[in-house]
Amino acid sequence: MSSVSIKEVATRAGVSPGTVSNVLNWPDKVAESTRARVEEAIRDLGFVRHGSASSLRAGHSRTLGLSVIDIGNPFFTDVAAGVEDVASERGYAVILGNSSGEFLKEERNLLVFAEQRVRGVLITPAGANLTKIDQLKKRGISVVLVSHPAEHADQCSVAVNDIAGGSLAVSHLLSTGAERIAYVSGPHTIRQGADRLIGAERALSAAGRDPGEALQEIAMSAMNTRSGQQAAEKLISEGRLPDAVFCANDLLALGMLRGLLQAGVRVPQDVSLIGYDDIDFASASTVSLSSIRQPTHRLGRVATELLLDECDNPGSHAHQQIMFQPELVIRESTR
Amino acid sequence: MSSVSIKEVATRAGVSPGTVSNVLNWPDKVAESTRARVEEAIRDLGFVRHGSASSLRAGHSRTLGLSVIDIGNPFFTDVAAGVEDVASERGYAVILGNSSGEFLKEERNLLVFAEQRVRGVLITPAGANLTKIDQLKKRGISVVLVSHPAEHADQCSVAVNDIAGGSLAVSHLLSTGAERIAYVSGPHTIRQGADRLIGAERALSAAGRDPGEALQEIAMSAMNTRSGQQAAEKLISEGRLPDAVFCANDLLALGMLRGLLQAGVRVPQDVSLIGYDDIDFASASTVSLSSIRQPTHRLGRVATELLLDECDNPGSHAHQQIMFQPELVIRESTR
DNA sequence: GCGCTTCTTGAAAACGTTTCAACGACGGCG
DNA sequence: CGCCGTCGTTGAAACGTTTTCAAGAAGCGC
Repeated sequence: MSSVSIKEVATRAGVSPGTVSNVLNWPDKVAESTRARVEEAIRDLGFVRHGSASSLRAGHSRTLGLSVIDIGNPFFTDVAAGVEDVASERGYAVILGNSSGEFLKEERNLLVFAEQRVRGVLITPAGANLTKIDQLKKRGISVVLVSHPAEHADQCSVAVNDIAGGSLAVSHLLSTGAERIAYVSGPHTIRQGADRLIGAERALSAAGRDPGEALQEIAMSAMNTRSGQQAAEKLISEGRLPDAVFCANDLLALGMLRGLLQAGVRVPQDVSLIGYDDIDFASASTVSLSSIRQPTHRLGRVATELLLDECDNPGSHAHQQIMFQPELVIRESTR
Repeated sequence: MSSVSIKEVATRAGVSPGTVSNVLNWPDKVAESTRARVEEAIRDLGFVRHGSASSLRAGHSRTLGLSVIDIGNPFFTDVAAGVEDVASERGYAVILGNSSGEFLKEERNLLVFAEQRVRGVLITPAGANLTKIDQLKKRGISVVLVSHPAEHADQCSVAVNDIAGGSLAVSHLLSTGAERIAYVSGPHTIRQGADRLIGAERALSAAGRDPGEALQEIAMSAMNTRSGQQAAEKLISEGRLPDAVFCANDLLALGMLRGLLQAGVRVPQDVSLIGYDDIDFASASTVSLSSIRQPTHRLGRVATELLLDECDNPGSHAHQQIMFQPELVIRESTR
């Protein structure tokens, strides 16, 4: 019930509170023998440092905020796992916020982060509310954009080239002989979806096709399997099936696959299908899913390393906009 | 950079700091007109309450700790989403810890929670380290067990009857005519796996079979798709295939499915297959997967409600051990 | 043994809130 | 007209750390 304070540890070890604090934070500053005595007292009393008091006085906490668009998407959980790895290696705790793609929830998450005075924030923005992010930075909280290239050089970001990814996907579909392609994405506010579309159109133009003719765009309200299946039903009810479908993420693609197969459409014989992210389940699905692979876990790791570098060396830190390249993974769904 | 304190808000609004605090925490206590003035000052200055200072003084924070076994498992992300829902409704932030099933990581997570002086902890224990949990409770931090029935009445827990689930799965397999059944699980330290095995054995006994004869147990080191596929390879290399496979979770089952199909084993004609959790991907997989459904999201919600009730009404709170019943979902893999 | 340097240690002042006892103003009531 | 609740507000004292600075101890060459 009653928690042990640094003072009680001090009396027990026969030193002053200041010394205990030094043992905790600057162990080198204190003589071997006293340190041992203090550490023993800490163990005996079961003392646990009071994070709030500590960060109040020190002016900064050892927590990071992570705001993602969809915690149900394995892509983001992989990223989160990467973040968590680095954070816990370096003694940071991660506060998780799920925006569900909603502007308001994202804003609320950022408020919570600000209140907690997190050391830094990792965020995959769910909209274009970059002003809120600027406000955070004015408060002295570093921000790294994840899976979203920074627009200015005053900011770190770690992303994967979505335009290239879109091109990769569509070029591949074209190479399998597809003429008419459907592109299934989420809300237009999601930047990833928009960029992948741009890439898709570029690939078509480069192949001498007219994107307006060859590409049918279907925007769903969410990017999960349910929406994917609905998109399939929509395609089928429209009668004229495309030769190939490119889904903006694997959840959509898996739903699409299921929807198509249920309606008796063969994949890839009747329609070929490609997703995006190469989540674990893409290969586990029986008509295994071609996809665009991103270095997901790495994204989280690198973003966190960048963030912590910015926090620890505010002077020498150079902002970086890191852009990974995506990779085409061909499986049965496009063969 | 410089953050605005309550004092500056006070001077600007022409009141004392105490009044500003009242506006923040007990709005009813302060007169309409002053409240408006203070709120305006807050907006003008962009004041954000300092969570650390607040919880230092108040003695409790508005954060919850959540420790899960595998953030990569959709089961846990669903639970986490439920937790997040309730937490953010009530103004709490969630600190996420992933134990990866490792005892040490779990311990470290709990330490972080203790340092942050979280209001309460939600945990799916990765082992039998319930002593650590007792230590937390001695510190005045409430703990609710998730997906793990409490052993004593002095503790809240929310779980789903895993023994019943195991029985459900195996009874169903028997009803499809299976004689020899393989049970694929993770490490023996994971309680869920052990309970599901007990249920499986009970179902066999109830049907007049000898569990020792009819049930082959395969314990993998992890509970993901990769391990599932390895288990399939193991089964196949052993030559004599069982009639049915029961996997302790859907990730294992999906991996198993893929492994079997790759080797030319037909599901369900040659081997029928059932998983556990009924994650979203179970139905999206093409040989759709029979599974045992748990009210996952609900689990998270209820656990969090219980936890917050315990925090807010420490006097009147009655510990509850809630046990949901699982549900059999039959799909193609057992037809 | 004295003065010097080098290490350690201790005392006290923050950090930004919340809380609580006390105070002033305002009416209503006797 | 004075007394007494009530309601709003104030000011100061915590909460448990970290940090700064000065003083004390210990070691060393002269």
